[in-house]
Amino acid sequence: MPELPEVETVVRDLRPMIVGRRIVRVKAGQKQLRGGQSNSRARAFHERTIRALDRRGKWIIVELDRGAALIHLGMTGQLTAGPPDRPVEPHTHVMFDLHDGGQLRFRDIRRFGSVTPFVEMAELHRYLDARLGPEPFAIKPAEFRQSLLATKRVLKAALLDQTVIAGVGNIYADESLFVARLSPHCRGCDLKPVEIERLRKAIVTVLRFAINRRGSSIRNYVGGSGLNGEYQREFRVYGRTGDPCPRCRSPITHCRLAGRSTHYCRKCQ
DNA sequence: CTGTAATCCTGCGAGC
DNA sequence: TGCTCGCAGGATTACA
Repeated sequence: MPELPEVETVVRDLRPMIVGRRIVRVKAGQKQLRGGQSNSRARAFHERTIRALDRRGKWIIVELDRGAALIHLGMTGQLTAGPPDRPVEPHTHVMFDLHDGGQLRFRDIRRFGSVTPFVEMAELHRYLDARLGPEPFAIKPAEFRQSLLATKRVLKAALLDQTVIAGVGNIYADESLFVARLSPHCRGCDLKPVEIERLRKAIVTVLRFAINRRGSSIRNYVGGSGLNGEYQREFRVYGRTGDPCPRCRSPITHCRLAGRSTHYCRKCQ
């Protein structure tokens, strides 16, 4: 579900609601999340104060006065804060009571997400750095160019690889390729430098616009305050199979690429 | 190195 | 109406 714009929205929403608060109680369910059972990890957060909230790729870093919680929303994860008396929806796995009366909740229908405690921030950053390449807003044009020219993989596969560029998922890969007028089937090593730079800029443009729309709510996604995203209204190709291409009016094609459903215009990409 | 498929889960819509 | 099937925003692993 959540890609970079959705995770960024969650973090921005939650920051004023939870940073500076002390966790006074943790309630966790019995269900297994990715990487272990939630209740066995809950005690690591008891009586810790939330110092900062950050995003890296699609990961959420809840920095504590000692250590941190690393959260991934998987496909259906929701991290929300609000009053403790709001109804507890099914598949709510962890609830953090905060000292000011607020409550942070982690809910995840499919349980592909994770909540992992780290005692040392250095260890957490080692863990992330092993899995993630540069952030889309920070990657240098030369770095992105070298990375793509070095691979024979198709663009769709390269963009989904988090070590190439962090935070792009299936939706924003398709949308960025459309804006860059590049075929998802094209191999990285076959691109011209100007095309790679066009792609980098397209990714930045698409992600920024999506963040401004609070991400895309197509199934379960909600922001940290429970508010939906609106970018799904702006999709140019994703989920628009058969619709006229916004640029040339020929129908949008659908295929399976890199194991994922892929949408693009045959004529102008 | 690349591509493909399976795995972890639940819910929903399509089609019969 | 009720059933089965395939598919869904992700990450990791195994294998050809």
